[in-house]
Formats: sequence, structure tokens, C-alpha cells
Amino acid sequence: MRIGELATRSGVSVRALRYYEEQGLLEANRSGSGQRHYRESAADRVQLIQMLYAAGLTSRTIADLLPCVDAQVSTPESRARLTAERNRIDEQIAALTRTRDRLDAVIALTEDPAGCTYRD
Amino acid sequence: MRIGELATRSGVSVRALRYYEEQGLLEANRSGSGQRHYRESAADRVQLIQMLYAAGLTSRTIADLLPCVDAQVSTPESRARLTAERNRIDEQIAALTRTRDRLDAVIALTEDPAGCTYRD
DNA sequence: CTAAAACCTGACGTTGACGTCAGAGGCAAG
DNA sequence: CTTGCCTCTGACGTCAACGTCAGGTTTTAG
Repeated sequence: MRIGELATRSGVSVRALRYYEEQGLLEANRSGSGQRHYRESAADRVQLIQMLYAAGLTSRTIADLLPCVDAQVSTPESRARLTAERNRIDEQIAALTRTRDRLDAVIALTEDPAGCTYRD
Repeated sequence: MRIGELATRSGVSVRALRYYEEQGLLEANRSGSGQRHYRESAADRVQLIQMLYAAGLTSRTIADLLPCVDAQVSTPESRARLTAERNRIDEQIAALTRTRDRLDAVIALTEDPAGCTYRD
């Protein structure tokens, strides 16, 4: 498949796909005329990249992690890297949970103003 | 307290505090010479702001939400806004959880290569 | 009184993940 | 062959949340 179809399938822009390649996150075979051709698995790869971006990882970090996802190579460094990012995400989840609970408290106050002086 | 102390206490930079004021997130009384003076509660306010930033909210959105946190005003719009952001955070938590689980799977593969051909 | 430290207001610089535009080539249909 | 769409490579633009620097005033410590 060519870049336009991959973009449509995975829901990201053509520009983003070229950017991923530039950052070493996504490979493509080139036709004689220079056009990119992707395998079916590229869509899954793009989904994974998007997940990691959404988790706050940078291109550089993703580029470091992906080879070890692909090859399932497990040097001590790569394991440390993976678990470090995993733990970062865990902390992020905890922080978000606290934020959500805080917002819930605010919502409860504004919806059911128990301590309020007025009453309908 | 002045801006430097607030910065130290809340762990953000002086520049950030001025920026928050510029964005309408944080108020300060001014002394005759123009220096900012903050109440004790400002530290909590900064914490809240940081939480919301960390949850991916923009200055504009935070500026919209904070008054309703302060005054506990509850217009239908503000309630909708609050719950919308709350739900966004919930979805974000869910996405992060999926990402973490995905990373866990990768870690499990690299740590305990059951399907690997080599054995020590 | 004086030097250091803290504070002020602009205003320009930074970073990451793209958006967007220009100019040129490639490809299936009629 | 040409029309229309897709693709290519640069290269500059964007946006948010600050960082940083300049040049000047204020507060504090000794």
C-alpha cells in the first residue's frame, strides 16, 4: 500500500508518516520512482507509535524502544529502558487518577452544594 | 509571600508563575513598588494548575474551569465543561493503561523468551 | 551606605510534532 | 495524450509553555 492509504487506514496524516520515517520509527520500501510502499503490518506499527506518543514519549525514546519490540532483543539496557518507561506511565496514570478525583470533588460541590447558604 | 518563595514552595519557576498570571490563572496583590504578593492558598492553586496542565489541559481551558472551581458556581455550561474534561481524563487513563499493558507484554517477551530458539 | 539578592517589564529563543506551501514528477482512465 | 489525483523533496510556519537575556528598580543583610 502507498502512503495515502496507510494514512487513511491508520488515521494519521501523510505528513506524520513521513515524519515517522524521518525519525527512524517506520520503514518503507521504495518503488523505482521513489514512492513509499508499506506492508500490511505498517498499520499496527503506526498504532503503536501513536500510543507511545500519546503516553508522552518522545520520538527519540520511541526510536530507542522500537527495535527491542521488533527483534525482542533483551539487553540489560533495553530492559531497563522499557521498565523505566512503563513505570513512568504508571506514575502518569496515578497522577491522572488524582486529577480526575479532584475534578469529581469539584463537580460534586457544584452539583450538590451541601455547604451552600441558598436553597431552591 | 513573594514570587520567589511561592516558586520554591510549589516547585515551579518564577517565569511560570508570571505566565500563569498572564493567562489569568493566578492572581496576586501588588505592593506599592509593583511586587507581587501571594496568599498562602496560592501554593494550592499552583498545584491544581500543574495537575491540570499535566492532564493535558491548555491554559485557555484551565482559565475557563478555575472560576467555577473557586466560586463553586454551577451554570449548566460550567458543569458540562467540567464533566467533559473529567471524561477526557478518564479516556486518557484508559489509553495509558492499554499502553502500559502493551509494554508489559513486550517486557514479558524480552525477559522470558518462551518462543525463543536459544537457551543458556 | 553599599553590595548582593530578589524583583520588575518587555521581548526574543526553544522544542516537538507536525501543517502547509512550492515546484516537480508519477500513474491509471478515457 | 492529457486530465486529475497521488506522490516526492525541501523548507518555512505554527503553537504552547515556558527559558533566557537585557536593563532597570527594590529589598535585605551587614
